[in-house]
Amino acid sequence: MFFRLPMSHKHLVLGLLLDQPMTGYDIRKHVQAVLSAATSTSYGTLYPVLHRLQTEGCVVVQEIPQKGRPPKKIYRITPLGERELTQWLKQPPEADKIRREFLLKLYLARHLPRHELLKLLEQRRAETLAALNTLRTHAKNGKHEPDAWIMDYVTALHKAEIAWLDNVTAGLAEIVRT
Amino acid sequence: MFFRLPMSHKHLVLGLLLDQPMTGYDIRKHVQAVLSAATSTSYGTLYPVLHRLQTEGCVVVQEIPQKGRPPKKIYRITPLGERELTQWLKQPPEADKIRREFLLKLYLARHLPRHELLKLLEQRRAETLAALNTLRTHAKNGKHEPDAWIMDYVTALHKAEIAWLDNVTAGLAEIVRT
DNA sequence: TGGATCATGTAAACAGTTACATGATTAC
DNA sequence: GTAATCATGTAACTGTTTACATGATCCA
Repeated sequence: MFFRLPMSHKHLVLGLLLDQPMTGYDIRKHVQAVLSAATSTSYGTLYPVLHRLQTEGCVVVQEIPQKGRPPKKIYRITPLGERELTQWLKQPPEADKIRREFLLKLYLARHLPRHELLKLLEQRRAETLAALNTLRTHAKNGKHEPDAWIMDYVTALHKAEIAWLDNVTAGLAEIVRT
Repeated sequence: MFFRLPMSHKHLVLGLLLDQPMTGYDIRKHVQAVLSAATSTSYGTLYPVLHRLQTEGCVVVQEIPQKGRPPKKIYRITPLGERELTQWLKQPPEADKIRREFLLKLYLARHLPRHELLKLLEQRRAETLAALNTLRTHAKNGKHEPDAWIMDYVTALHKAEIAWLDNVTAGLAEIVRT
């Protein structure tokens, strides 16, 4: 029942539980809200990881019955879990793992008519700009430092990407004119 | 023998073969050299994908015997493969999939002594700067447009990240002084 | 002399997503 | 009234890495 489980989100979970006790549902929301630039999660990984951490003694559970819903399971980190987390935090981080289908298509899209290429660039620009505006909206919520760090990080990358997109697009226009 | 194969690299392979016939080995090298900002590959995925594309009729193979080595298998894209590629290129790209363990550790590392936090930031800065310098060295090799696009992209992101890292580090110094 | 490169491939382990199942409550 | 949110969980599928197997040639 607890074998063959992916444990890559183990430390993510422990780290968030150190701030405050949470349910699996809470953890997922939190990751989506403030850590989507770092990682993503789905219940399919999250719940099994929580079960596993429990059997390992890294977390304990408190069940709260609810009407019309599955009982809420509030997870809390244990001293063992804290040691495990600290150990991990001290190791140098792994290299980023990145899959950018957009960039791949751009690279291959020279085989496509120019208008398809431009469409690709324009759509990416629109999406990036939209993300930037969403960030600006939520900027006021940036209460504590780490949240602000990540928001600034994403903002900086998005801005750099928009500048680059404009450059590439301008370059394409040049070629047409020549 | 050909079931249950991951095919996510199908179009990557077809796209590269459109430029020129290549072996699996060549494809891997090319991806590492110019497309590492977009995706990564390993032989464990690449070879099975090539076999599968062959049975689908998207590529054909020419075997070239060699002394002391497995015969070189040069893959060529077929008209069917070209159609498949073009179809795919016209679809809007999927969202980026990103895993940045560094960013996650930074977020969680507020539970660590400040010197650990600074070490994390400094190491990231050093790595990013090193990557930037490597890019600068290979800049002259930027022959055709798409290669240059990707190099510029990575350069822009790295520069933005270094500026951000310096900012975060400066902010930490502020707090100590206050 | 020793390490990188060339060149293929498979099997097993690991990781992660998606679809499914259930069903009340809350907000518009 | 309908869509989103709350809240758990499993099974099947898809995807990816790592280790293994083989072994010559090229470069410092």
